[in-house]
Amino acid sequence: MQQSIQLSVDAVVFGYESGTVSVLLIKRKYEPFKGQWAIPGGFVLNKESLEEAVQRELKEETGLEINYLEQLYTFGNPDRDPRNRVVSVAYFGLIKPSAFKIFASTDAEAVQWFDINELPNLSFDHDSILKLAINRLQNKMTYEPIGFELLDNKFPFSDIEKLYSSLLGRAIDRRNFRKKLLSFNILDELNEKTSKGSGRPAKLFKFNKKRYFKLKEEGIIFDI
Amino acid sequence: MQQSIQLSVDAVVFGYESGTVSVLLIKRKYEPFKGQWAIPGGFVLNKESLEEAVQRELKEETGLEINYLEQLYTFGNPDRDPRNRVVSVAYFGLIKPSAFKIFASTDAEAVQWFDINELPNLSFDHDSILKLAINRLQNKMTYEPIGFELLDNKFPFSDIEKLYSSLLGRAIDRRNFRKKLLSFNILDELNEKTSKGSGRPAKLFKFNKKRYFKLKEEGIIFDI
DNA sequence: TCAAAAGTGTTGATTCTACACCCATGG
DNA sequence: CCATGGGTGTAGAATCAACACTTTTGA
Repeated sequence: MQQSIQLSVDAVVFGYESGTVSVLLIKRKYEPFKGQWAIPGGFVLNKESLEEAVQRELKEETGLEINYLEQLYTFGNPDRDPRNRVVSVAYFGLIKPSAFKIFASTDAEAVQWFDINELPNLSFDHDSILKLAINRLQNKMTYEPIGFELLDNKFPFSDIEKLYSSLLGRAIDRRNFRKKLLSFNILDELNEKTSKGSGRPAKLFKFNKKRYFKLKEEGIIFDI
Repeated sequence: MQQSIQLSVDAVVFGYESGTVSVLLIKRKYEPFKGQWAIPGGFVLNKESLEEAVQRELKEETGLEINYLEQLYTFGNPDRDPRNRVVSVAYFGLIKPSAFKIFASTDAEAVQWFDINELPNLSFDHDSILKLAINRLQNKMTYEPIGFELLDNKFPFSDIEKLYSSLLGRAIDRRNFRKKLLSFNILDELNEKTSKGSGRPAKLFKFNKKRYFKLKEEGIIFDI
């Protein structure tokens, strides 16, 4: 048997910052799809694990170093790459863009965050990968506490609220949401308040990381 | 870049029949792990999709032809195969063993259903694949109607109950379960009863397939 | 004093859980 | 008449969804 299938990995990195959800894309430097936007990714090397590969590729192409990406799905249609047979294992993750510096290198002509409501045309089958990733992210956050590490160390409650309604793409009931979240005991109320901004100053909260990670591991049902 | 990674697929096929949950395994004919049991699977051909590959391999090795397997996870640790680098995309499915004939062929010296509580030693990392598959199956069935096609055309309610408690590996409350299930309106009560067997004869039910598949597609929360 | 955002409770509906006794049949 | 499995209801607890007015601050 002569197999000539190439294996690649792709990283769908979502960014969340003050109410905007975005995805990190690169502009391809080479054919195929030269000049078009794509999800960062590349070929797996012989001796590295898939996780290592996806982290390496992400770093090489965008400068991003993040340490947790979750496997999403493996895309293997024979014609998804116009030249060779390439099967790709897609991963996804969620970060806070401002905490990282991004820069184009190797195969990328440019790197950019795109608002997920204003996406360009994507290369290959990357639109379906992205669609699936969004789906999964939204699904996941309804049963697992997720993404709290995206907020500042101390934050007003409205930040989480915005985070959730942005990622879910729909409004959530402020009172019910607060009640629910507080009942999990993962937020410690501080004695400080927000100082500037119009309107009444808000109490600041902080995560109780221990309990947060415990909940996450237990896979507790969140049910937002 | 010289990539020499081989891509394979594996099929975790669960069987359910009258209270017993089993998995289909093959006995390997060749090295590595010659003579040991393994999950059926094999290399993906250049022109076939992953789904085609997993179906073909399953058929070649076990004689089974089933038309729906769901992607589970992709296993890619560099040392999971002692000889070459092999990345494997695992799938899983659930069938009724008696409705199919199985027989060993190609790479398999034997094919056999194993009760999932009495598993032999498995080749490669197949034990972790299997563990993940069981997990996923159990998880899935709590939020999606699943596996009803495993029952006879007409069946007493206790059959579903047994199906669920076997697959979940725990007892379920008979009354609450019946209430819940009936509330979904996917079961039509017939005017027939079971005839033989000791004890009071049971009413027979039949699926309302339309509604069943609709529910399934909608991904309705099942919450058993 | 106005605008802006924060904070806060209740009620009725629904759903969940736990739990035990009688029924119909065949042997 | 006994053994076997089938069938059924309730009550209290918990959770959910819907909903609007008051408070604090800065401008």
